[in-house]
Amino acid sequence: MDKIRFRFAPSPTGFLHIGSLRTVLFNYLAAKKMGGKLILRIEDTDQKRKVAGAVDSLIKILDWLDITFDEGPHIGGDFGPYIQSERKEIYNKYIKKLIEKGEVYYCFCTPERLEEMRKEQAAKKMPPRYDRKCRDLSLEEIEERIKKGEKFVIRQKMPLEGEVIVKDELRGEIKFKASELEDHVLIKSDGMPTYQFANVVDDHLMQISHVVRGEEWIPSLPKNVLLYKAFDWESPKFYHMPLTLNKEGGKLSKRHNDVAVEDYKKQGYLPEALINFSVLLGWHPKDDREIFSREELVKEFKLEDIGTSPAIFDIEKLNYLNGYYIRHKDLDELTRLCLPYLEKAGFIKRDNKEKIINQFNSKEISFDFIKKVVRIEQERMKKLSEISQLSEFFFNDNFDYEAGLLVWKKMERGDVAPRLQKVYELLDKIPEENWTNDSIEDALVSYIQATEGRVGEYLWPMRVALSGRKASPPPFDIAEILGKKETLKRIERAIKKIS
RNA sequence: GCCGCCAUCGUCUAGUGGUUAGGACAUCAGGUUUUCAUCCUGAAAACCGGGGUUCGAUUCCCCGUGGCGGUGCCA
Repeated sequence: MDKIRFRFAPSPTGFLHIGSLRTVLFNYLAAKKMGGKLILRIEDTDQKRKVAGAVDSLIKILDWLDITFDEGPHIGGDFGPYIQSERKEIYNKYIKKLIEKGEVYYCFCTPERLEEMRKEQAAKKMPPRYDRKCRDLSLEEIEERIKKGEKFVIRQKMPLEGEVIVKDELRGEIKFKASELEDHVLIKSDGMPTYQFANVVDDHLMQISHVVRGEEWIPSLPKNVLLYKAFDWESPKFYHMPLTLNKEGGKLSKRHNDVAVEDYKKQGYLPEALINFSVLLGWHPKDDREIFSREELVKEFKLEDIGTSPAIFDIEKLNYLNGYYIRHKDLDELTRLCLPYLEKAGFIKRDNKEKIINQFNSKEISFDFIKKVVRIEQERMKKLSEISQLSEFFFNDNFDYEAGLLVWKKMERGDVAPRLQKVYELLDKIPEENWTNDSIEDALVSYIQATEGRVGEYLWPMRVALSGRKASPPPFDIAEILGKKETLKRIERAIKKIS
């Protein structure tokens, strides 16, 4: 086993869990870094839990994250099929080998009996464990019961005594007492393998060299290792990543948190931010940098540098990172990303010819107009979805605000109207073709300086007149985008309001 | 209950047998000639507890405590 092969093996639940994102990511980065391959395998051996379309949506979101595979159900490969439910014959073939070797046995115990047994064990304060009733059935009895049509499962024979020492590459050796291990089920009564069996068979057959998975799998490591031994197979190296917890230190669950990467996408988190955030949970480079491009990550990532203590998912840091990536995003691209949010908010409508209509006044607006809006709100956005709340006044002139908001904190209410009147006059003198951010600022500031006035007395009321808000981008920027006519109209309205 | 993993600022983390225990997010204060945001500067903020080992432990060992995970014909 000299080739380097990693795998991501999710069960198709219909969405990509935010914790799984880190698992794929670490597998992906390690594979890239080490020049190995990354395989996608779908673990759908639980027929009861099947979700329609789950594989497609999984691949779609991974694609959005730009996490790509070398082999998988969507692209094929030399070790397929890559969906476990399509590998039933393979498991059958391999369980037969184990039967021949005497490593496993048929068990006819019914779920009812098992439940009762566990109840009794619990009552006696004993750990719940299969009592190995069927471990030593005679060949004749087995044949007879199968012939009679009795349902059965196949269990692995665990060592009765001694200890099993396994190795996690991050933590070192971990010891388990054999007596703690259960003769667990390998093949279910519906003929499907359990995770424990399919996982080992597939990892071996697909020549996986490194298994990077969540820490919740450590308890089954001895079972896995024993299975490899039963087959006489070499086992891969195991890396168990620490779990991600929610703010309260509990499990990141669907009930209380957004757990699907799709949810974050919907809110307007960028893949770069999600990835940068995820990678920092349990990994860090040798120096103090925290912002990484994909190339840098591939270059710097080392499996050995993964930590072992659990991490809490802190949305504040994600928000910061997302804001950072939004600020550094190409403007055209960012604008395109914002369009769906403006559309969803009901500000604009796009027809199929890329025509954009302002929904408030039914007039056509240009992509360029929206681009300007996005440009000045760019530094204020933490998520793409915030663009609508931040920019409504650019699209809708029918907003209302308290007249008192026009009053700057260091001025008298009675001074507002005259100041706005002056602003109006100054702006009115600027010719349409000269209507730019700079010339507007020029006209106003030079006047204010010449008269030794305070800028706030002019700019605060002007800004509120244009935006109706106590917080917004600077008035010159808004005025330029709004255009001369609309700007003057809004100032006029404010003057009436405060007079 | 039993088994296992883990333990540095509120959070993500760096680090070492002797350090002023470093960085980032968040928080607070100040600055960037209107507000918000951005940006800059600064502040406050941590080695879970008890035993060892050692001249000396945050660091190594043991115990305890706490958190989490596992204990399924789920994965």
